[in-house]
Amino acid sequence: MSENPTTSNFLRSMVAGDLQSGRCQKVVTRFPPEPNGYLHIGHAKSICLNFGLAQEFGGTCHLRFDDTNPVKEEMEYIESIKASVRWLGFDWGENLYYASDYFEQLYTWAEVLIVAGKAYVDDLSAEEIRGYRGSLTEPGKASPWRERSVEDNLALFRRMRGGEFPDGSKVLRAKIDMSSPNLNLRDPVLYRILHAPHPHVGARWCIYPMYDFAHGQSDAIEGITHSICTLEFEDHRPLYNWLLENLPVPGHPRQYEFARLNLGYTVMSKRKLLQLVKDGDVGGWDDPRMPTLDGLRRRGYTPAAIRLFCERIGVGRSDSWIDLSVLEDCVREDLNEKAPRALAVLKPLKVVIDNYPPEQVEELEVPNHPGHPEMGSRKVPFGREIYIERDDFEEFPAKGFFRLAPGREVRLRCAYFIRCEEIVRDAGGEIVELRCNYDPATRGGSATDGRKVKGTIHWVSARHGVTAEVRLYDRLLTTASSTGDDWKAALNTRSVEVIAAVLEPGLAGAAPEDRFQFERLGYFCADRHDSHPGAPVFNRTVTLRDSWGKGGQSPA
RNA sequence: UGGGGUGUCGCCAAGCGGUAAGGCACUGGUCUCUGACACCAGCAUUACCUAGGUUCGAAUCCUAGCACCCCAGCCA
Repeated sequence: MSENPTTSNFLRSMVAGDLQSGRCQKVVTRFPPEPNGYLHIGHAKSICLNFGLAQEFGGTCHLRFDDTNPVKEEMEYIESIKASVRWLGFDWGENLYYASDYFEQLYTWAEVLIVAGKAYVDDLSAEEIRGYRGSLTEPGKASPWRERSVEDNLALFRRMRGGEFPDGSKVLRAKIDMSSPNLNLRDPVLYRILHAPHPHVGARWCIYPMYDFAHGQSDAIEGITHSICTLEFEDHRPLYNWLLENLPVPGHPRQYEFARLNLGYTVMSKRKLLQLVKDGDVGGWDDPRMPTLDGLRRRGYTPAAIRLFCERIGVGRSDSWIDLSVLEDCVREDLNEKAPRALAVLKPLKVVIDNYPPEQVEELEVPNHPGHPEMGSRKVPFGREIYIERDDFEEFPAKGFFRLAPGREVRLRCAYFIRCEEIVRDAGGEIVELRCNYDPATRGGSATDGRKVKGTIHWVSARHGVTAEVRLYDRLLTTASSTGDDWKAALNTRSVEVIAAVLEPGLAGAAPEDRFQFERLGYFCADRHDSHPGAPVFNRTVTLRDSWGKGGQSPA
């Protein structure tokens, strides 16, 4: 709705410049996930960047699986990734690719390198290779196998492909420079032996290319013009270019790097996310507390909110940590416009309206969205006994509290003014019920005598209300960041609270993923899996801002 | 101690020699049948990591420092 004129960033300028200078006629980007886990909010940044740039400049963006390591990759991940990208709102059209579909071509190029004397088969073990690599300050030294003849290398490499050698016994390495200050250029491994079936191409191969040998060439094959990746690949760029320059590839894409997203109070590495799933700390990859796209979806985040977030945080090259509040504000902004309102009481306190006719029931008209009359209204039943939010009553009201208190009058949203006359307690002294009187002349919520009331609270008819499970989520971690082996020590043990709330009857029919604003409380989404019409289950996406609770976040 | 990067408001982020955009957060206030939303105002006043220098003029150019991040997987 509101226009946040998209500010420029170095990638936009880059593309614009390349188009203008004629370096390329059409921009072609790609989102290249490895199918070894579910996509998370950090990937969303990359997706929005790559698809967004293509969209903005009239180009195309490919979805390409960077599936060069079969031991970590699974079909389940491939499917979830495709679903998440689509859900986020992007379309790769015909451009769905797999690096594994290029294996034959890559193999051919590996032989080209061997023939040119630029690659060799090394018999050193992984540990030996590490030793020979040197250190950050000392140059590496040549492997004793570095000077094998082209014939030997070719024969050996073919036998590697033929399955004659066990895993780890040999690798193919590029012959570049063992004393380069850039470790990536100290004869990087190009192929390793892995007798493992591949989720996409099956059991055809027992040698697999490394990321470095697959990525740039795949970009070249697809005619990618701008290969955008995260900063940690910056040191790989010289290798990326070296391979493209030494191989007969159809074109030379360029690599650009940006800073990955860091979000506070959650974890972003796939390794940690996998650990949470495996250890049962969360219900799965799509647990509403997870920063995965499936998790955010279940939590109630909308694709539009996530896209807005990605646009707002910008793109740069400096390490950055984004406040959770930015993400939260994005959903609020989106849902405030779109989500119909509803009445629900999370922590019920019974109220009996003494002067209301015992058997009377009224259907009161409540707008579905005060800001959007076109969204219509609904009828909500009202009776003598209702539930209000426990927090909306204080026996000894603090200064500035203008909800219900002994002797005070408040408005029940779209219903009547009521005044609290009496507090009812149980044997333990706990307040279990309030006795109130209502003013029949305030039907609908306004007084004919012009009397004003400061507070308006929500309510649900006790007789008609529907009890339902509602899950109140809070941040995953108790600290903004968490590193080291004991990072789990920061896990928030109260990241979810399951309660039995009372909802206005109409909410019983909610379909999975229906979203509502429970007035004065927050945005809630019917759980994608557990909610069914007739037996709703809601997840709290985010609370409403609350300037009374003063800055206080997530009461949980 | 090698190489590659980054340093502009609490958190992001524009800016690319001409006198500090915007968003989030925060603080006041207006409005209000959601203490929500909306709206108004304030929020880096020689200040853009520091110190020098060039210039009529610098966050933007130069020099020297400092801090932080990444790289020694047959992971990506």
